[in-house]
Amino acid sequence: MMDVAKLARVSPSTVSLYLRRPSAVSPSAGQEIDRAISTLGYVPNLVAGGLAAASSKVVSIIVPSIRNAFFAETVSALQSELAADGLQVLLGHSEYAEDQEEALVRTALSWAPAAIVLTGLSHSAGTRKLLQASGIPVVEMWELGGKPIDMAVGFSHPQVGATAARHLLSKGRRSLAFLGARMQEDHRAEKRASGFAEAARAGGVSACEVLNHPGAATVEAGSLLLNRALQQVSGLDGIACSNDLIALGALFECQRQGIAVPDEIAVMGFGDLSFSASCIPSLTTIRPSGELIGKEVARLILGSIHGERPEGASRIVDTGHVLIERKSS
Amino acid sequence: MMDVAKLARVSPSTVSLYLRRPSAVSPSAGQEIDRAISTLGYVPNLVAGGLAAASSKVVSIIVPSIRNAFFAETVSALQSELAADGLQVLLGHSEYAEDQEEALVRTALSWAPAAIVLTGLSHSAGTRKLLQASGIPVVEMWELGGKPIDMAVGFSHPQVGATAARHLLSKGRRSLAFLGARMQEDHRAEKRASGFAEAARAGGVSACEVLNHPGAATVEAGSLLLNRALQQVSGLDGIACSNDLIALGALFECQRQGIAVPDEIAVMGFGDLSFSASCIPSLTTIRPSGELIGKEVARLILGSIHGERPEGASRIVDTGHVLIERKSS
DNA sequence: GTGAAAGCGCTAACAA
DNA sequence: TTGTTAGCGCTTTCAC
Repeated sequence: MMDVAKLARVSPSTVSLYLRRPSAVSPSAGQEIDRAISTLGYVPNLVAGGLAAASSKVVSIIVPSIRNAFFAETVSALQSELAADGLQVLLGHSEYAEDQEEALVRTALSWAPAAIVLTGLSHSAGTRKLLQASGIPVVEMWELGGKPIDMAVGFSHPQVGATAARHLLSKGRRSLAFLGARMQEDHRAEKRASGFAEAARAGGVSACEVLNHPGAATVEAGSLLLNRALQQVSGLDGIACSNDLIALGALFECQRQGIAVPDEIAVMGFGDLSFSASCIPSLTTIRPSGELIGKEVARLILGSIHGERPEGASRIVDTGHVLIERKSS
Repeated sequence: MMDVAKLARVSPSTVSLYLRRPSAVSPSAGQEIDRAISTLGYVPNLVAGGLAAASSKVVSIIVPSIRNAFFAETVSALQSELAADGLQVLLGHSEYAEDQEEALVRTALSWAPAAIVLTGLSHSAGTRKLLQASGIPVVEMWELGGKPIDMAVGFSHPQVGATAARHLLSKGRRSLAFLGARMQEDHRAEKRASGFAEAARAGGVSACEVLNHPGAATVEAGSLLLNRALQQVSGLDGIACSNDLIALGALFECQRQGIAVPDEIAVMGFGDLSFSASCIPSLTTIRPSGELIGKEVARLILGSIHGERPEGASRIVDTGHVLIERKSS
């Protein structure tokens, strides 16, 4: 920066100012600086900038797994929005483990990030304490219904489960099953399941089983779970899945066993993944809109950084969910 | 760090040394420091550390899109391996655009990262110059067959295409089509296509068309592409797809139109995604192992940082590809 | 094995 | 609108 300043015949602080607020510098000086930057090939050192400013142009995002299409969609949208404002994304995977999340939060804080984004509302006491003490803007995403540390963007998972149950009830289904995966760790999936069971019981079903596959939510898990459901629920005529991949596996398994969907069993998923509109039969599902979540998280973060921090009710954004009715139900 | 030093009754430099090389400090001093750290809840400032050390504990990863399951798998594996060594991942999306990639590289360099990971071997001249001038370890991944900037981990895409063509030929198929998406931007998919076409012609096929869908590689694109292939290739009896999602769409479309797979048309994909073993019929595909790529990239990076930088042939790692034969062919 | 001292490259008062 | 000045919190020689 000193070299740039020397070549442009201004002081380093003018260069610094120009880089951060170009309008605060006279146009002629700005042009000189621009020229000097490009002839020297100057690349600013954001590490030094972060140290001096006591806050770096980085946003730390912690998700359970980037291999999950939901979070990939959100991170992708978030990254695009933040990059437009010169913010970088520091990514971490908690693998659904609170202690791992706490370790990631600790490292994240060492970067003095402009904001921290976490997934869900369940965190260790240590994580909460670290974040509250830091004073850094925190956004919890993909879940609503508890008390957020700072801000939250998402939707109610029990309500998603209830929507699924009511849809199956409206189709005259009375022997239901909820097929979920990794629910011992994935609290949000577990909440969809309990919301489903509650609404199903309130609707007076004759049977409602919640089945869990301890491994990841995959197509194969869906096949396994459908078979277990057939064994455990007599007269099974409706299933809801915690993820479209599981629903797809269930559809395949029905096809293999000659079970007509939706005539014998109605199937619905969650996520509205890319294949859900095109599979056979097309899949009724609930769309949470990971992209919208990403955009809203970005909006809250940019608001916190630039203008004033959002206050009161505006610190919680409900992105809702949408039932997409297709042929599988 | 000064507070920790005061409480532990040592100098700040001893604390710093202990944090980086515990064995260089006497056990008694180490214990005192540990105690002081936990009573004070000290979190090191990596920004300051990065500035002083002129290199930060960050690895910048630039992929075309994290929503692509291939890259999600690699980034996931890579981040786990790096996190075990205290390295953070800075993520960027190029969206298959070289100028966007260059902008990301420029920002990445401002963080003085310990290493930079790029996708593929095609980059703008500016990107190459920036990286070469930086002296930072660079790993290009998911492609082999050109001259890497520094190190590379991946496989040959034309060879993948050739494997697909030979497989279909071995099944007696002679009217072939390659279904790809976004090939105007995704050079690797385009190379799989050209490798396929070349090997098909060398095998004496009667027809071989390469069809491109300009949008993303999705199930829906697969359905559209299959229909176009049916129109353009008379007697079509074998198709290879640049991605398992496209292949799944083709399978669905065949089912819709009553085309028997593999009897009338053999279908194969690329990627071995989670549904490929479970769909109907199960999908013959080629597995590139994104996870292995991630692990090998991590190995090269950790080698460059700790020990000496890999030299000569060991700077290029071929992770190969594996044909997974299933029922769709 | 430990400590003193000199920065790393920038930002942000504040003064001019 | 521009420049001067004093750090930001750590690492890294180099003595001791």
